[in-house]
Amino acid sequence: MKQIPESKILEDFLAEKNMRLTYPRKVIVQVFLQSMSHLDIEELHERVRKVDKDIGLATVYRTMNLLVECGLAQENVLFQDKKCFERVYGRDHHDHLVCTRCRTVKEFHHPMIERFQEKTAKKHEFSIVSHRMTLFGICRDCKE
Amino acid sequence: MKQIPESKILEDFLAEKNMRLTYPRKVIVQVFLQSMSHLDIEELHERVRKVDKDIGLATVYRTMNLLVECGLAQENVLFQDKKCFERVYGRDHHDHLVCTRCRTVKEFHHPMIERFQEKTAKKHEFSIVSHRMTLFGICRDCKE
DNA sequence: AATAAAAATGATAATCATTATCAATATCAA
DNA sequence: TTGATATTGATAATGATTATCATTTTTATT
Ligand SMILES: [Mn+2]
Ligand SMILES: [Mn+2]
Ligand SMILES: [Zn+2]
Ligand SMILES: [Zn+2]
Repeated sequence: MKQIPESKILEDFLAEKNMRLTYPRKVIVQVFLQSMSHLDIEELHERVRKVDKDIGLATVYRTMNLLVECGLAQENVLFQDKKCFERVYGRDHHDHLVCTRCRTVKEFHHPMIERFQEKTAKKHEFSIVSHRMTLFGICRDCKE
Repeated sequence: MKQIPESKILEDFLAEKNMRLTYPRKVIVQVFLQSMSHLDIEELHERVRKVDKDIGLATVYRTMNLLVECGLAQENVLFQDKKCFERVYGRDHHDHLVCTRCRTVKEFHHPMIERFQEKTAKKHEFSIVSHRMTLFGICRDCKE
């Protein structure tokens, strides 16, 4: 099957809701799609302001919420009460290893874990909608 | 090995830090240890006020933080940005199934999942300090 | 191109959970 | 009983996020 490009996803979503693909939104999406890491709103705003320093924080919040709604972004809470965002469209599901010392985030995927999660849900007659699994600890580099 | 009772754990912890086992703290701990579910601060405060309506919210916050420090309580964020607390001392580790409709929380433990988490960490040369896994979805009762 | 309706923006106020502050009170060892 | 010290509750402060609103952009219509 063909992969609809991310830009199209957003366009369609906005059209559907009678919303407009404005210049600030274009900048924010571009910055978000370029970023590889798990960035919080403040970090995104900083990068957005390097393109146009007049774009406000509120618009970054609003736009990131739109990107979550349309399925381009996912929010995670990897550190103390602060959301960070990452691309998810067209990517496989994964979970996170978080170093509490250097704040590095590594991604991993373990099919068996996913399998057993499903099995557990079934046993409890529970329908999983989503799940979050995060392993906190010390990464290799921080162990010296 | 003998199990040191929960009340002793707190006493020792407080003694160690030149802190006092005061009446408000006694009430709060008693209420917490009696409660079976995953209660947030507001809910704990309500129950505490049924014993003594003059005990303040700040003291509940402070005391629950002490209980976490000394290892009697663990905090989880199962719903939108609000911590809830549960007993952990002398209990086995477990993870959570959270129904997003009725907000019921079920506990489960899957040794294989834990095993594979460790394996994953080892592969990444990562030392796990703690982990959080939560499955969100719809429970049996809410499916009718 | 001019116009009018609708949507979006940025500044800022409001919200909500949690923590910090501080004067008044409780605790405890001497 | 006293005096040093820890604790309390009320409340202010904080930090992340959302709501508000006057002004500006965008788009469709003339
Ligand atoms: Mn990720
Ligand atoms: Mn639990
Ligand atoms: Zn590290
Ligand atoms: Zn339910």
